[in-house]
Amino acid sequence: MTKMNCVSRKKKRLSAEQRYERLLKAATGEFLEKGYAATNLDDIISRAGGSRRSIYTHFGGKEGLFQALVTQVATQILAPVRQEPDKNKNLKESLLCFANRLVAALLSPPALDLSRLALIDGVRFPELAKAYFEAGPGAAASSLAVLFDLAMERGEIVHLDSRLAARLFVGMLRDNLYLQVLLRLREPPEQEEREELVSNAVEIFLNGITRQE
Amino acid sequence: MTKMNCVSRKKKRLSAEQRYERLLKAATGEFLEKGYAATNLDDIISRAGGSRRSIYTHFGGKEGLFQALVTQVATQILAPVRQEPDKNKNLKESLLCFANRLVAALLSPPALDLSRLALIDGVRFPELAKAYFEAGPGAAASSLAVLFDLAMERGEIVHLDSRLAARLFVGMLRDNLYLQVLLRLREPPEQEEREELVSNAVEIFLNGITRQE
DNA sequence: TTGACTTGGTACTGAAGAATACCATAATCG
DNA sequence: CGATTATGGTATTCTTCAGTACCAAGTCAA
Repeated sequence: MTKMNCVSRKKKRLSAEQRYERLLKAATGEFLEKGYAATNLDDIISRAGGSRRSIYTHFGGKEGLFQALVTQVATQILAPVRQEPDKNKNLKESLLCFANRLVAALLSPPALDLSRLALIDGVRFPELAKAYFEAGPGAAASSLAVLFDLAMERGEIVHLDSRLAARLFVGMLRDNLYLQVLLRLREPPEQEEREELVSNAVEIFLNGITRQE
Repeated sequence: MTKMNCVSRKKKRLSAEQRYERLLKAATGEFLEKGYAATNLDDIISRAGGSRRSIYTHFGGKEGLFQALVTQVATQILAPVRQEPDKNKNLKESLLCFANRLVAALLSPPALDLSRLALIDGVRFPELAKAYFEAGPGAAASSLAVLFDLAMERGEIVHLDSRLAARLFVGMLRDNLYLQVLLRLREPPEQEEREELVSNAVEIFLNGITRQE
């Protein structure tokens, strides 16, 4: 009833592509918010407009719809997580910058929703779990490992397993505060608190791996 | 039909308490394995014996059953996580010991199941999320903070926010490897790999906070 | 303009599962 | 031993929701 102008009662129809996009967008919102099982198609319909049929013609069903967006959304939402560290700065500045961006990205509402989705529905859709990890924490750790390798070559830090160190550092940023936010036990921290976390983490970690003369 | 001996067809009945316990135990298994929504009462019944009615008389329904076990199970499963660190050893030994136990506890199958449960159903049952955090990662960080305070008094480590440091260290142990296991992307690591994680984490972190003379 | 095709909206079907009703029987007590 | 109560087992109801069928109304092409 939303789109008819009162007299002529035209029910506007969208093109296949427009409908496809609107469905995908609505579904993304619903699935991210509530997870696969708790989302019902009617809610998606009412957000996207159109009819039940369109879901089946375009995606083949609930599962098809979910899978169509999973990988795409995962890589998209986690794009900020994957930003390459700046190799020109010195290690401390690179680390600080990298960590700040990573923490902000991980604590952003869409990324939090996606993390929950991956944990909740990763059992039913293993590709989701895989896509999430590889597009997010995995990619972040890989970039970081490169940074550590460089610093090692320059003799700034001690010799160590760079991939292991990267894993640990990324984990450290995903600390108990992050866990509390993920569990909805508290609100995401503001800039100030995020920076306190990051500066302390970088301070300790960097001090821990810096070569002592 | 399981419990009758062929001739006299005696259907053994259990006392209220025994039935209560068996239901609780069966429900724990099912809920931990599959989460709240995916668990159905029939499966619990068939594991525990008895009838649907007994669930309603004892617990009032599915929700009642779930809530009856949630807090109890959380504190029980996470008991190993909460072991007090040994304050007589030096800091490095204490940390190593603490971290080894924590990692082993967090990566144990029941704790992994519980973590998933808290993340999945923490939305519907906030007490679960709260109980999980406080009985697990929160408690671990608290113990650790005490250890850091002691070391600070003894001048072994630099002056820092012990609670923040504890948060970070616990997070570091919950690294990408842990995340992969949680997402079921890989099997829990064996002793050897766990020790590699722990020794590196302790090495870096301790080095990062040790007072330099 | 008209007929073929597509899409929107609604109604129906079937399955899953929670909650409830009912009956027969075991346990308990007078 | 018989009456009362509680429990086990089964059948039934009710709700939710994915998937499908169908009709009407819009769109497009000849």
